[in-house]
Order: sequence, then C-alpha cells, then structure tokens
Amino acid sequence: MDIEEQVQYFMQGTEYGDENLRKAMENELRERLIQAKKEGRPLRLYTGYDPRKADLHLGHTVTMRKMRQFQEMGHEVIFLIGNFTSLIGDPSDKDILRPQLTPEEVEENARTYAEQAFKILDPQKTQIRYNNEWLSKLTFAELIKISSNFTIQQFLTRENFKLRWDKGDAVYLHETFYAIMQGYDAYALKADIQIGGTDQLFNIVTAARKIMTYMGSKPNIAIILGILPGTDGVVKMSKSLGNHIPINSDATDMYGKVMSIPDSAMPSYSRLVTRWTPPQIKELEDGIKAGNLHPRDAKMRLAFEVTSSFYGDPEAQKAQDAFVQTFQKKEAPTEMPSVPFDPTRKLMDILVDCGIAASKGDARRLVEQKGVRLDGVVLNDPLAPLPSTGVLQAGKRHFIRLV
RNA sequence: GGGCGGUUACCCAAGUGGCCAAAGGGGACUGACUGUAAAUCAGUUGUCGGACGACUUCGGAGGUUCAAAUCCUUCACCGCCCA
Repeated sequence: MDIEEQVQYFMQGTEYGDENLRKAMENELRERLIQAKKEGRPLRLYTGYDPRKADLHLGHTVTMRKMRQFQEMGHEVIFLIGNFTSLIGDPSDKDILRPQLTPEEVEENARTYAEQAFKILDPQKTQIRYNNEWLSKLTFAELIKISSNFTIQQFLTRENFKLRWDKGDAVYLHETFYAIMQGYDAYALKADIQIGGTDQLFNIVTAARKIMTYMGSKPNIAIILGILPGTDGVVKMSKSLGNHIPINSDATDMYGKVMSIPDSAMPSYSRLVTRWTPPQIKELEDGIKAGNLHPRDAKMRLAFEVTSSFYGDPEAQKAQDAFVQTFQKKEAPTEMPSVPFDPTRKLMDILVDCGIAASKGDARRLVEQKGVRLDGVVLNDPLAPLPSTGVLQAGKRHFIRLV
C-alpha cells in the first residue's frame, strides 16, 4: 500500500463526530506517515485496556483489529494495560459493587486478556506495557502542574459528563483524573498515535494532546473508532445487555450470531471487525446497492470473514455449512451433543437436564409453544416420557442426540 | 453539618394498604412468514405442581395490620438543594 492507501485503511471505521477534526487527524496522520518514512522509523501507537473483565467480546476487539492493521504495515504496537488505573477503580459502572483488585488479580486478568488479544494481534510484534510503571511515580506536585492545563468547564462540557450532570447522576472528582492519567500514558510512551472508541475522544484528543504539548513532545494523533453495535444492531455491544458476541465460544456460535445482526448493522461490522480493506468493502456494498449481491449472501460473507479471523477458514467453512444445513435447509446439523436416553424421564425434565430450558416452567412453555420436536415430530406433552431415541430439537437451534 | 427525594424482576421504568407475580418499553425465547438466528406479525417471559393452587420476590433487618412493593423504625448506598 502506498501512503494514501494506508491513510484510507487506517481511517476506515473512524468516527469523530466532527468533520473538521476528522480532516485534521487525517492530515496529521498523512504527514506523520511521510515523515516517519523519511526518518526510516515506524510509528509508535498504543491502546489502553482495563484489565478487569477477562471475557472479551467482538466489541473489545475493534481497537485490536485497528492495531493489527498498523502492525501489518510495519508499525510499532503497544498493548497498554491500565493496571494503575484499574487499581483505583473505574466508576462508570458504579452500581455494580466492585471489590478492589489485588495486584495479583490484575496480573492474572492482564494475562488472560492479552492471551485473547493475541487471537488478533501478532504476539511477536506487540509490546505489553503497564501504566503503573510511570503513573505510580508521579508526585502530587507534578499532578497539580499537569492538571492546571485543564478547566472544570472543559470537563463539564464533555458530553459524557454533561449528560450525567444534567440527569443528576454522580460525576466523581477522580473521574477527571482518568483523562489526565491517560494523557500522561501517551506522553510516557511517546506515542505517535493513540487508538480508542468514541467514548475516549476527550481523553485522546483534548487531554493527551494537551499534556503532550505541555510536556514538550509531539501530540499524538487520535484514531477514534466507531462503536460496534450488538446483535440488536442499535445499542453498543455489551455483555450485560446480552447483545454480545463472545470470542471465546466456538465458530458455529460466532457465525450464527453474526448472521443474526440486522442488515442495517452490516456496514459497521464490515468496517470494525473484519480484515477487509476499503476497496473490498466498497465492492461488497456497491454489489448490494446494484442488486447483484443478495443481502443475505453479503451477510454470509461477513459472518464467514469474522469467524475466519478468529478460527481460520476451515472452521469458518464448517460453521457456514452447519448454518446452511440447519437454517436454510432446515435439517439437523451433523454435529450435536449427545445425551444418554432415559425412557423413564419426563420430557420437561430432559429439557432441563440438558440445559435447554432454564426451569421446568420454561420447558413447559417451550413444549406448549410447539417448539420441541423429536426427529421432526412436534411433541405436545411435557409430562410424557420420550417414546424412543432420536434427535431432540428445541426451537430452531438447539439439537441434542439421544442415544 | 441541615432539608428533601430515590433504591422494583435480565435492563430501563410504572405502581403509594387488598383487584400485584407486579403496567409499559427494551432484551430474550417460541410460532408464522421469509432472504438468515434480518425485517414484519402474533404469543411467551418468578419457582414448583396436570390444572382450580401453593411458595418466594419489589435495597438489608425488624415492626404495625386480617392483609404491605405500598405504612412505621432502623441500617446501607445514591441523588438534589442549602452550608
């Protein structure tokens, strides 16, 4: 890729909420790429991660995917673990009681976090750093000096805070330090580029650039990525909302979950969680627009690509085949868990045992709604034992072989 | 430090003594249809028993009452206003 192509590649999926800012960042990126080439050095870029929850979903991988792109173009990637930050505790989920993590727990989380991240990043080309390294050494005097670059108003006008302020929700004083700590991270790392989601816009653009300038280094360029919607296609992907696609399940599950996103979410997914380049995406979207490409087939390609990026082509192919067989041809999949057949158990007990139904009431409901079949025949009596072995199907996508 | 308000099921949010297992929305699940686990439409969504029913739930603990998510006491957490 030449420099211009790289710029377009790197800017893909970004969202600044302001055209001028986007242009400014794009121009700075172009200039810095040119300059770095002249100097014969790679750009240094980083993203900070909170090592708290260890179960990653697709939404967490958006920034990693972007770092991977830079990695491929030979740039230097730093995976920053915010172990100092997380020891203090992030108040954004304040209603959930959060025990303070011990350094050992943070260490452990960070390890599993990085492990999952390396499904995307190239471990050979990734540096892992911890911000405890420099933040714990800052003195109060230095902190005061740095924070004197900011006004309360700057924080209060920030949408994130303003919304909560207007709603009457808590805005904690130490939340303002997050921006400052993050800015200092960028300075300590001498970062050319910092990558983050739109919720990080203020921290990256305002805080980091200001602090870096104040400290006498070149401000980092902000790559602000759009938010990945969850499987509902509207709200940000999050585990607690139940609209997430975990990266630690299996290929079939991932493929199916991507297929379940609404058509309207396809552009976001294409840009944020695939390895596709801008021309490839354009081709796909033009195809849909022109009517040459069926939206369903486009989504299948998307699901294949996302799945393959985690599990490889052979697994993705298997997942796709299973999907076609189950949902398009409405046949039972070739692979399914099997459970020993017990002729004395009632149907609803079996459903609960297999984990298909959450409770007996739930199992009863499933049967009443004609959602349970044995070898394709609808079963009507939740209390009756099963007549024979066979393939037990609940709903469209739960299959169990009774043997 | 003072005054006032809040805490409801997976999430948001109504409900201010019996008609409340608790409105509404979102999510999830099932069915029909289809282009797919899209979209649309319909239904279901505390637990247990075949059902009439029983039991547990409305921040925690205790109390008043035939009867409490609703009233009282107290504890915890949160918000607003004043200092």
